[in-house]
Amino acid sequence: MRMSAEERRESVIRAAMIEFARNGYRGTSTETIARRVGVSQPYLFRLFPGKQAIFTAAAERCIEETWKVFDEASAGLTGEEAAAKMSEAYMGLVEDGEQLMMQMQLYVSVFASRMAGEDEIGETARRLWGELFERVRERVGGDVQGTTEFFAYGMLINTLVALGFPRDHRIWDGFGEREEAG
Amino acid sequence: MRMSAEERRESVIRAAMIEFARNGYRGTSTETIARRVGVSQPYLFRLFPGKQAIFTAAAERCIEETWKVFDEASAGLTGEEAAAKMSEAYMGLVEDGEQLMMQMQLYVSVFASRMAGEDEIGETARRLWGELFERVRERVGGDVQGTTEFFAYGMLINTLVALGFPRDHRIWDGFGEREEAG
DNA sequence: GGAGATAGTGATTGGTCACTAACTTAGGCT
DNA sequence: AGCCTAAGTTAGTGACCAATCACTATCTCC
Repeated sequence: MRMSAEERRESVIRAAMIEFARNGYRGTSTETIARRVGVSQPYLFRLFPGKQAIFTAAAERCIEETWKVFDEASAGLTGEEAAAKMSEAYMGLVEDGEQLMMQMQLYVSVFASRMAGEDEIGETARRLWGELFERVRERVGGDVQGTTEFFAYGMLINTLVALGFPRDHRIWDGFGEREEAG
Repeated sequence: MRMSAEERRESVIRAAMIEFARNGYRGTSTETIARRVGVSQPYLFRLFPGKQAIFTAAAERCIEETWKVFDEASAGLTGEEAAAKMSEAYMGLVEDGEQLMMQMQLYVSVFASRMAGEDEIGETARRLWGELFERVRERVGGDVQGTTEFFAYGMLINTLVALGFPRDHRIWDGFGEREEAG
């Protein structure tokens, strides 16, 4: 039951990813996160300075995990082969919707923060996203245009999955056999 | 000052698009919308059955306007020419972020609703999105794969703009001179 | 000019939420 | 055993929010 603060923080991040993904920043109460962790709600504020910090931590973790999945899926490969493996892995990652929606929630939160005059989370998000892009680019062999296409199809997948189009819907027909993704 | 109910509803939708885009569904209070319209908060509930209905109306309008912009930009054209004009117009539409973010907010709300067991807004969103796709496809000449690519790049643009990457950032380098978008 | 309809408001309510302060419990170390 | 530190809780606060109800103002047509 009793854990170190560091271990608890880890549990909080995992719980937060689930809840924020499903209900968004404003739609998720700290109470909900605490219940999922199995801890009292005020204790979260000992582990993190505030709700925003929990969200930021969850978002960072989300992007890091995306790279981890890409990395493991394409280890030892390059070029088209690496891209194909990463696409396949991305489809699996995104399937249940949780990872995907945390990503989307980050995007809307970044914009909202910028509108509110702060851009701290935006800077973090751009840095992480840029790093992810560069890592994928290296892995597929340095082609910028190809990497851009990879990410473009990935973002379309995000949208179609978020909207809930079933996989046999004709809107998916335009995806070639290569299953372009990212 | 005094308007017909229909005119007021129109003002409410326009105000709601701005507020929902900036702050999301949960982050926007009916009070905020009412203040922007210049009307008392309870009156919104005479014009719409509830907050959700206002959001849905704003989201529908958002997708409809996207087609309107595509349509006007590519009137009388087909194929690559039409696609290029629509891409250009999309960049303009998305530039200020408002239209873009309303779109994004719709995506996350659809997912959240589905998670909550209802999928009414999801059905509406898929129908509108499907129609938009088909209309674009007709305009560019019936090529499914090309249309898919068009939308893929559009979704990537959404992401990059939402994250706040300035237009001269190298992450935009992979966009060819054709300015693929959608 | 008055009546009926339509546009619009003020007050309120039951509920939720992020965050704080003060307190209690458990484990490691001598 | 006993102490000290870190983990964790209970109780509470001020702010906000969607929705309802009872009410008022204004327009239109006879």
